[in-house]
Amino acid sequence: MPRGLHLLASSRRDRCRLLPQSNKRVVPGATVGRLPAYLQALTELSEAGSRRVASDELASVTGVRSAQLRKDLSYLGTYGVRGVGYDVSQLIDEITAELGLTQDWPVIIVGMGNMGRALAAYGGFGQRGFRIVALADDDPSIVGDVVQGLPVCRLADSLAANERLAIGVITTPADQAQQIADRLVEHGVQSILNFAAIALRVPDNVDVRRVDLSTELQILAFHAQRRDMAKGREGVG
Amino acid sequence: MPRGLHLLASSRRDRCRLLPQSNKRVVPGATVGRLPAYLQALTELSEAGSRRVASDELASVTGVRSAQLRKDLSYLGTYGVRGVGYDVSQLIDEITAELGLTQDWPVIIVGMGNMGRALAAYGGFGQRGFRIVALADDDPSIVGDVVQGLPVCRLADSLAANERLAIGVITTPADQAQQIADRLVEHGVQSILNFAAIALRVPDNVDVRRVDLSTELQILAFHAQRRDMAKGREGVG
DNA sequence: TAGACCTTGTGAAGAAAAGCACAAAGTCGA
DNA sequence: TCGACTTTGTGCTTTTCTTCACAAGGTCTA
Ligand SMILES: NC(=O)c1ccc[n+]([C@@H]2O[C@H](COP(=O)([O-])OP(=O)(O)OC[C@H]3O[C@@H](n4cnc5c(N)ncnc54)[C@H](O)[C@@H]3O)[C@@H](O)[C@H]2O)c1
Ligand SMILES: NC(=O)c1ccc[n+]([C@@H]2O[C@H](COP(=O)([O-])OP(=O)(O)OC[C@H]3O[C@@H](n4cnc5c(N)ncnc54)[C@H](O)[C@@H]3O)[C@@H](O)[C@H]2O)c1
Repeated sequence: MPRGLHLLASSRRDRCRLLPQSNKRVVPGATVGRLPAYLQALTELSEAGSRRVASDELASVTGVRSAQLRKDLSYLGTYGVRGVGYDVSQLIDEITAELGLTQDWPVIIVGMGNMGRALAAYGGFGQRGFRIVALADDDPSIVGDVVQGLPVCRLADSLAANERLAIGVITTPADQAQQIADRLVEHGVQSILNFAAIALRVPDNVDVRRVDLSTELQILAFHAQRRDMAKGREGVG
Repeated sequence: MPRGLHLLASSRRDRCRLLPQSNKRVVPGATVGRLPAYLQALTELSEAGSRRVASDELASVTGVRSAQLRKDLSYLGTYGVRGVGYDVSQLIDEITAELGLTQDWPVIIVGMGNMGRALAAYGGFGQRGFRIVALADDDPSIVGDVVQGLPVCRLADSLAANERLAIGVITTPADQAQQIADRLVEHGVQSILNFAAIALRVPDNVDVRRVDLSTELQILAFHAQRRDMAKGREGVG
């Protein structure tokens, strides 16, 4: 089986080409990355009672340029009305469908330490089709705990009890992450969200995204240092 | 004060231009985003006893192409030796300096719920110059708790007690995030890591990065759906 | 019904990032 | 010392992403 390497959270090469037979357009990876933000803003607008929204407004709320927003939406098809804007609920439906959020995505979290428990407690998971169906840990003193109504099991038992698992979330120490990923993949999991600071090797047909606190902080530090240098130079020069 | 809007975690426009007087090169934003990964791989190599590493090897470990790795490193200056590779510890020093990790970055975490506590417990923070110096929360039943050796204070008290705060981490509910960001900014914080699902409005001189679980899951779902569609079509056609 | 007025959708241009391929520059053994 | 061999650094090409700017297409008022 061919194996790719997935280290960086936002792979730039994830352009999404639908099958040629399909008349749907290619949706660029960069666009896919922004759709969730649009969706969220639209949901808030909808709850606030808005029925329509113009690209300028939605763009402003989500922090992108209006031209970019329009181009992004244009990949989903043409749903705006010139002179008026977009129908909020129609756009919600459209993005929801495009992202696959009408489907049911059973999620397993492996590693019920601090992070795993925080994720399990996070309500936002439950919305949008994501459903936590299993919690796994290896530590005998943790196995058997009930977290958010779900029992913590050993990974093997969790897998045995859940034939279909769409998404695996890994929140174990980094040195365990690879073997856990291997077991998830073997069980048919094709989407992995990895919190451990390690590059997972998985087959090409498996999608890994990484969330790395440390990376985010370091990027912030880089910019902060640059600001400081600029300021120092300014003061001197 | 001019205000920008920062919604997406990885703003594509964050190219980093050093001052003209400086002879250092411009480091593209995409490169900055990969440096932490290189640094981590190098640290592991160093701990494993490697003194030198070739671009092919380091690229393979971090999941990028070797040409890209070399180009990335070339922005830091020329530190490789042709025919041999790179000196591991020298490269570590170089990247560390470039990212500003030789400096001290005092961090405050605001919102000591599940996520905030998980972050406070996360050891990886302490390395690399990041130092958690304050924990803040509003809930009277939480204020006064000692988490990881630090007392939880009200935000106002935390700010009063810490004149210099370089990085603010926001782990409160989304509806509180903006006002907390405002207070952090007012106190001089110029780097914010936002876990709340909301686009923060901050002045141009403030850098916001967002970590959003929900976004990551939705991107995974998009790709998973695409895979399923491809498979379904394959089976049918 | 007509014309003023909006806002979309998009072609084209521009900018950024990725990838290729090879000359340059070093090592190392004999 | 020399020549075979290795790996870097980078100019150039290709691809991807963003931004511009405006015609097209629709609304709304009178
Ligand atoms: N906590 C954070 O804020 C944070 C932030 C960034 C990254 N991370 C990363 O996330 C991961 C988890 O962090 P944490 O703070 O929750 O750690 P933790 O030590 O609290 O939890 C890890 C859990 O994984 C379990 N585990 C270990 N090996 C296992 C295995 N083979 N199978 C199943 N379970 C296993 C342990 O029993 C433990 O409960 C780490 O890799 C860490 O680097 C954490
Ligand atoms: N927990 C997760 O896994 C997770 C994942 C993704 C996103 N998030 C986001 O991170 C944030 C925190 O999540 P959580 O699960 O830790 O929530 P939580 O409810 O457990 O914690 C929030 C904490 O913030 C405190 N708080 C509220 N208002 C405050 C204020 N004005 N000043 C200071 N403190 C205040 C509360 O007292 C509470 O302790 C939320 O916005 C959530 O959407 C969490």
